[in-house]
Amino acid sequence: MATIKDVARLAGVSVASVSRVLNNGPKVSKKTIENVTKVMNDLNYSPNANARALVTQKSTILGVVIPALIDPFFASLAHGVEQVARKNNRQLLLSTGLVSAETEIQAINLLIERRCDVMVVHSKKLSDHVLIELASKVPGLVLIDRYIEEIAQRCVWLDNLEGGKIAARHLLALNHQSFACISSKHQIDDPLLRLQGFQNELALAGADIEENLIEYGEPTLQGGEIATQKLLASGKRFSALFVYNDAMAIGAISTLEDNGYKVPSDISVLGFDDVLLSSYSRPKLTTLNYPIEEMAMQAANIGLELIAKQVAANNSTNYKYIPRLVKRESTSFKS
Amino acid sequence: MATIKDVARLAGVSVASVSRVLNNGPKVSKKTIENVTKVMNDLNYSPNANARALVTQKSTILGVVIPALIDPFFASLAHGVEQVARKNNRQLLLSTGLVSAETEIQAINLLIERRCDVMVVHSKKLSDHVLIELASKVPGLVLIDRYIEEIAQRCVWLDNLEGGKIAARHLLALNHQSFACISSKHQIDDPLLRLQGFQNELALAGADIEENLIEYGEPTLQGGEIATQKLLASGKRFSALFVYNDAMAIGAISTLEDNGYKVPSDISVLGFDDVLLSSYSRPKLTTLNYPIEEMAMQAANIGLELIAKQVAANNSTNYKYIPRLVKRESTSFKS
DNA sequence: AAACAAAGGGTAAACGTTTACCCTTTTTTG
DNA sequence: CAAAAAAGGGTAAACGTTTACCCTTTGTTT
Repeated sequence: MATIKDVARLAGVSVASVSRVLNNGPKVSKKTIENVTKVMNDLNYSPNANARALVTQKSTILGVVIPALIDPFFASLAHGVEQVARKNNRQLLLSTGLVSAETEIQAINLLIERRCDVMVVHSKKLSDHVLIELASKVPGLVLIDRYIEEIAQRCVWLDNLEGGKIAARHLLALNHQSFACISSKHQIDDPLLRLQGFQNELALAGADIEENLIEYGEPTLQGGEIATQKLLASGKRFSALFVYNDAMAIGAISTLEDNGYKVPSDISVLGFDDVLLSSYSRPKLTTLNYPIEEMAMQAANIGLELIAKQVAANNSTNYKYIPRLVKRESTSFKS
Repeated sequence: MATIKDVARLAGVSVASVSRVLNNGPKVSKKTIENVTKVMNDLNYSPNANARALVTQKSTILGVVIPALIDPFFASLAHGVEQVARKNNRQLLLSTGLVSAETEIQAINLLIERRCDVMVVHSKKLSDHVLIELASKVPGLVLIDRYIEEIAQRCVWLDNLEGGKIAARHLLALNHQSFACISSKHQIDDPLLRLQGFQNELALAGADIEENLIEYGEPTLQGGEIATQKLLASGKRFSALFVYNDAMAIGAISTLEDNGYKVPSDISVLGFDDVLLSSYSRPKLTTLNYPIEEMAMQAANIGLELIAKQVAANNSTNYKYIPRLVKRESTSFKS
């Protein structure tokens, strides 16, 4: 592959001049520009980004660490980051963290080896301590879906507790009095907070969830189906069901209808996330919108600003997002 | 950030020895390994991947060019490539091609500048000519969802024509006699081939699609809804509907049911792609499985093999995939 | 016409690695 | 015990760029 030296030789100029043409630098005449440009085309020259990165000590990539792309939620996250990357002439370098603390740190380290200076990191397994240390090392590191007080200005997160409250208020406003809940059995904060917010708000209204009407399952369609079967098997009645995420909610609706319950006339079902598929289900799912794409864009922009030093490190801005209720067809007034 | 020289100095050895430790090279004693490793940890040393790439002339990234991540189809594609990348200690570098020939070539060029030697490219806009030339320059370039005779051994593609035929055979076998079709208005081969295969097979059985019962729309849920409205507005009757993709098919079902038709008892609806959401809809969608993730893995592996020279360039293997019918609930026997 | 500024362009060091080649010390072999 | 081989490790060139610094030519000012 042709190098800058080849171009310089054939064009009869120094490598410095070629470099200047390449970077629209000063001190180069129109004639030289034309001449060099022609030779570049003839040789099909392509500058080596690795060599550039090495000498300039600058990166043109934007890193993103997520468990995997297959989940639409994370695909949306990556998509958000990607849009910001493109707008800033950077490319997305994806590092998958999967499930364990060890693989998460590996994913981040790979990005650091590339000298990636801006990265949006989704980490659930690494400890606060480790992340704080990492953040001190990588100036453009921003955490998404996580809040750590010590580096609050570099955390973009959703208020899950408030989400649970909004869910409860919606169902209470629809006159419901008997509630069930399907949560996730994954060991992370999100399901706990959503459930807690939901229960707190119910308590305020003098309501609660009966025993046996909280089930935990895998956060998938099947997980939702199984959890719903257990709920029905309890024999207890409920008119409103708050589900951890949309996939589970759709599974729940499916099982409810298979058992002769109409949604929403018999039972209202409320999801969480508002991923693509929620408007594809029938009935269309009422859910809480998790603006992950917007949050991801925000996170990427913060990272970019951090390394451009446009943001004071002790900035007190708070990047907390509140989920928004999206009323569709799976919840209705309880008469 | 600490460099290999810093490590060498502090460990009292040459950079060569440090490098050997780093790469598990020969000619280094146990004592040196321990010593150097300790210093590396103390300094929090992280080797510079750009410098490495420059000197070794090897890449540790795997490129993928797709329009955007937001479409679950492309997210699955990227996920497939990512799995292969990880297994081969490479990282995914994403370059988005979006919509035009110009942006597609830009996306590929960015990968080339990084000296990415293996890439899975989804290009619909670039000409055969350009892609053939590109392939000759980048030994590990593999095309996905596209077939070009001259570089057939580097194309992983789906037989859309056959897909259309399979669709027709399924509906004919269910005793249907009156057909409608919703296609995509995008200017690419896929919708044309699916429709043509469908019609060819109908013709073989002495059937056809009546005038006004082929509609074209945007390949989205809304596009499917609008196209279905037009179909119904024609006043013509049909008992089987073949739709370009699953999103449109779900839109179609929605509109059909809103107009009092039961799916599948009144009208059978058949989708295409089998993306995640097809099993989330109610009724669950009968569709043709497009094994994009598997195909993407295959493509990535071919790219890897190509640069390892394990594959003869004139290999006559054919990487054609045939979609597989997935029977769920949206099609049924016409009595 | 002298003095100087501006414009254009060249030289070479630097970025952080890997690795071929060389040298020294230790171990093995007969 | 001499000779040879093996083991351990150092030196320096190379990878492909960018850019500070310097030099020459041309144009401008007085």
